[in-house]
Amino acid sequence: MQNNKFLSIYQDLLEKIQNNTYRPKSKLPSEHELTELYDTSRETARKALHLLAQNGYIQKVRGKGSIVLPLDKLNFPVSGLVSFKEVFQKVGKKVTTQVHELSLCQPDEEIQHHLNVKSGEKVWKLIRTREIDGERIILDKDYLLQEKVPTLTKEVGENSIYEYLEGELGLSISFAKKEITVEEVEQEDVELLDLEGQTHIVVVKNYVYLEDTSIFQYTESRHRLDKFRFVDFARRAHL
Amino acid sequence: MQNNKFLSIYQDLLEKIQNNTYRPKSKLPSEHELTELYDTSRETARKALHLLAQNGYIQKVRGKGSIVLPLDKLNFPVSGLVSFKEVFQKVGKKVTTQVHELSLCQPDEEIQHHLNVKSGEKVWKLIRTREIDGERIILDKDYLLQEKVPTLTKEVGENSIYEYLEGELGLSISFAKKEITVEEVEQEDVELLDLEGQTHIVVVKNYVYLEDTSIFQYTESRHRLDKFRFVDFARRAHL
DNA sequence: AAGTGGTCTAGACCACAGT
DNA sequence: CTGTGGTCTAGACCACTTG
Repeated sequence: MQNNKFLSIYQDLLEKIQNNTYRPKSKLPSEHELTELYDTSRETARKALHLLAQNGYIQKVRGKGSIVLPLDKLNFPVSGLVSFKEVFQKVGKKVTTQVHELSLCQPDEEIQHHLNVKSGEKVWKLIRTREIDGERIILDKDYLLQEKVPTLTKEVGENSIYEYLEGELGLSISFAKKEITVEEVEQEDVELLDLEGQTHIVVVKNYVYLEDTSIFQYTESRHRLDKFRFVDFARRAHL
Repeated sequence: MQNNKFLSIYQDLLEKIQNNTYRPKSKLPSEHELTELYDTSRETARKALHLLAQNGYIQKVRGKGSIVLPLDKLNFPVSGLVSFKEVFQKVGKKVTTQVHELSLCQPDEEIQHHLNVKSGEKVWKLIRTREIDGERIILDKDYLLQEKVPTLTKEVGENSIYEYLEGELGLSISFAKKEITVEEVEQEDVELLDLEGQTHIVVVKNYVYLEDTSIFQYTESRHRLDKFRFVDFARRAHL
């Protein structure tokens, strides 16, 4: 499948952790044993272990071994790029998406600043609401550089926009910056969401960058207060 | 200082990025050049680069090189363990801390569940408010296992609790799980904070684990809506 | 074709935990 | 002392970008 040895070792170990072959609080085979099990070098085995540790599945302890962490019921979004649709679907909620606007436009000053573009360039504007259990909970406002995304359709907006970008267009997203604040509701929120009289709204601003470090998307995701939830898993900073 | 070669290379490169010796959008020396510059092996130089990439300072691109990222004015809290005091101090705000309660108690059922302890064990309870620019903005409720933290004083609570734990007690914090939600205000919030009539509050639940993977602290940090801000920097999941 | 980063190896020495 | 993970090396081959 992959030509990456360390990746396939990682995936094999991960599967065995998830199906309880290796149980929480127990130890993985030692690095020496892993080199024999997978017929590889120690550094390669270590690379797989490093990945497991980074993603929060194990904890390496010097002199002892690699301990499997209790990966709770709560699956933390290690990738900050997981769509909200997926998050809610994972907990078994029915999610429907409604596209309110899809247009190619000249961005206003604020969006120009967020996307770091000159006034000449055009930008896709995509406005969507997410309905969960019959209530319109989330308002997503996406802005994508036309330069990077030549075409965009309503059908794509109704499904996964990332699947389209990465699958069809072959764009490689490399990292994203998120900023979470709480703001007063705007006219648009009131019109498009079921706010139940709430006066504030959680705003998640998302800046998405490609592998060449250029920004190509700015998203503002606005959530009703009582339905918002964000989980973050932070390993100790590697100083 | 350190016996770690890759760490000192990392620190040297980081310093040169921060003082603009290596400028945003420009390229770092190639891995081959770095091995000569620092008289080291390529894998060791790569380790330093890997650290820089992980912490969001550079972006490695195959076939091209390591590009320095524009590290914005916004320094993202790569470590999820940075205290709020530090965050606000960094932007030049005066922060004062007031300790309202410090006691050793039998935790109620909810806290028992969060800390995963039996009903016999005792827990430190520390209630603090943070005052910024003359307003009481944040309510911090800390619960620490007495087993891990035998003594705790009011003075520690008024300063950095982490400095005490890591410095004085030698506890090694390894990772933390954060959960952000918005809840309705409680009686305690109204009494201890300047809420200005707000009905909701941002709640950050923080579960802190030691290197041996045992949990030892649960913190609930309650923020006034209009003063809350959380920044997250997510690299693409390494799958 | 030359230069770049990505992977892999086999071996070495060190620091730490448990006995 | 033995076994564990942490660091480091020197060299190899591959995949990708650029001229």
